[in-house]
Amino acid sequence: MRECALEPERRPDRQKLISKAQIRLRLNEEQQKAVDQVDGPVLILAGAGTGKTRVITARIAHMVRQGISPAKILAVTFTNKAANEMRERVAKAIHKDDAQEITICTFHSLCVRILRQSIERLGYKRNFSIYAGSDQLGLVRRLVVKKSARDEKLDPKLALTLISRAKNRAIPVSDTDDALIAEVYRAYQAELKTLNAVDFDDLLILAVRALKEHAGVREEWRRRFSHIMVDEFQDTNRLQMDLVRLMVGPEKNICVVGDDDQSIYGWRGAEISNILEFERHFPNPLIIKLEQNYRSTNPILHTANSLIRHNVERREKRLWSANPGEEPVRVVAMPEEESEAAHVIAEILENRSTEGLPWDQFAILFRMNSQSRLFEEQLRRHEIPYRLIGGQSFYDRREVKDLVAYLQLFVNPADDVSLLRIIGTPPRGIGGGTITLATDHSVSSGLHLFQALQDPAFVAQLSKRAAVAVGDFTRLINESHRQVTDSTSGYAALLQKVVEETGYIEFVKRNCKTPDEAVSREQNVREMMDALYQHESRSSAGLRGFLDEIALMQEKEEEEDGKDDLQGGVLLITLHAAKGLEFPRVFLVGLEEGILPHSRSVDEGSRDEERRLFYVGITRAMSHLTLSYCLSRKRWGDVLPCRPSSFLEELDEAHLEELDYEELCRQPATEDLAQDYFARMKGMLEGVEGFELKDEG
DNA sequence: ATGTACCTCTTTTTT
DNA sequence: AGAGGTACAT
Repeated sequence: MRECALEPERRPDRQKLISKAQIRLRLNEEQQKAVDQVDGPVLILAGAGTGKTRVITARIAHMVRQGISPAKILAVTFTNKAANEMRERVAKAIHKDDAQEITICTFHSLCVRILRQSIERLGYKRNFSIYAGSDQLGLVRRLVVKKSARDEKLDPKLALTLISRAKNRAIPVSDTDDALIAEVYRAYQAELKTLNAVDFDDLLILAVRALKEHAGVREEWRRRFSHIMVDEFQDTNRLQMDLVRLMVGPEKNICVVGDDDQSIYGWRGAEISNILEFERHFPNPLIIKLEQNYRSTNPILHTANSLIRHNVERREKRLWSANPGEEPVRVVAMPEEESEAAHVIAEILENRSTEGLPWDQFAILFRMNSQSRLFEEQLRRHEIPYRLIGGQSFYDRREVKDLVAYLQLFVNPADDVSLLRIIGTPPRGIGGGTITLATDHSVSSGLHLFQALQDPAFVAQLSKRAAVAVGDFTRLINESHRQVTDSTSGYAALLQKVVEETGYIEFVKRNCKTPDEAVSREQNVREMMDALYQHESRSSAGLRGFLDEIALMQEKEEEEDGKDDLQGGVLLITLHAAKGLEFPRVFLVGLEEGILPHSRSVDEGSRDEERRLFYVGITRAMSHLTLSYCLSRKRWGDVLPCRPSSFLEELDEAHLEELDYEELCRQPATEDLAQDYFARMKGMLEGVEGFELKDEG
């Protein structure tokens, strides 16, 4: 449909319609070439919106029709979201049974599969835990405190970043410049090993090692897949490239898809050279450039092109669109963040009432998660359903993490971090003193904590009362561990029993400040139990599988505030998470110097990557795009002035329409909003000293 | 052992 | 402004 730009604005193109239609759509010449070439190395350089997903889907369908066994096809993505979406699209294109046999997964989950099978050859136990997020950070924090001298200060977050960077580049410990970091690094690795745990980086490192060092493992995985595809190849790092090279068999049936202009994960070690020097690893590939954009109108595309032109090191591309479009790209200046949010919401409401657009046609894009809050508040106030992607995950909430820690411990009692998390949650008569003793004993004896707790030499140090409490606790874990090991089912009921017996829910509720909070926390516990029961009835992967899944799922289930779930809602999403998605109407907000480009990026000299991020944001929009920024913003409590992003000056003005709030006030969108709007605006103007009405040229 | 009061730091981006 | 952590009191 979108290909023949003949009936543009009037029909609200629902994404469902699109994806169905896309599969049948004729492919353009280049796309067809990419689909037809099933064997040998293929490099597809796919500009934004050039039908990349369509090509991948069609290519997979084509392979299956050619008689390639679906079980031998592997498609690798970066995010779960991308994997799910691809799975859905493929399922619509080919027979359902065939679709189910195809392996579509993220790099990390692929590694988990490899490791669950062969990690023992690397000296780890098969039931290893995966540490991520706050667990990982907590571990590093502990080590930093332990290792650093009195006056040394090391931010654990920074330490973790540096460690991760070193691991990804395979830099040995001693090469790291800072002695403290080197020590923390060493201790961190040792600690993970004794915890029988790995982090995200280890997943890749160890999987690569397993394939590299063990011919048997390598052969097996090569035999398993005859054709491999990798999406978003510009985001691969060294290890991921190694993994791909090891997995690809001698026939070299490897197809990668990517766009250097959308490389936005340099900070995570992504190497653009992987895509730029693809030929070095896989000689004589078929190289295909996709340059016809089917997503955006010309004004949007033109604006995007005018921006990305400012990047120096890039492969020249000429993206073009057959869709003329009528709407210019709007640039809106707002006095402060609240009015920015109010404006976006007013626009959405107006669009909705005049054109009858469903909520899910709109997306609000921002640089950082923290920017979403204001929008959430106002959407909620106007009872607009919305979905928030990213941010704090369901599995990051305290009570959910507690329960996961219990489960983790059932599977892997050596997991000291989980043990420490729940040994006093809920309180069971084991307090700080006892825990310190146990930790000391574990250090001096070399046992992990759970063993230390059961060591008679340790128990002898305790008061009678403490000894009883510890005994009860170790009995609980031992019994649970045995149950989980003996049987692959019944783990949901087990957790429920433990929750009831320990009085966990009462404990959580007791610690809530408001009744509202108590309700929501209890709700979280119930949801967690539901998820567990569902997993048990649906999946054969067992408790270990459940834990793997949630460890790899940094993805948030969506927070809905609407009545009709069918419609979804307005999407709130970071620029990073929005890559690969498209929306009819996009609001790109907070375009201020310091936010986009982010000040930290400017310090680190990665302005170009920030520019690509902006480019990614612009190219998400199909028909309408609004860019907005504020002239002042609250930061840590007080109001600070801000300057529009320097990137805005780089945009060609040919298709821009600049508005300031004065104009917008003159034509308020809806009555009630307008009232809010004026009131706030006035207060604002009186409150801010030296505030200027003029917006920049 | 548990609860309260104050103090700190916060804002990249994600598997 | 708010959350989360530490220190101190109960």
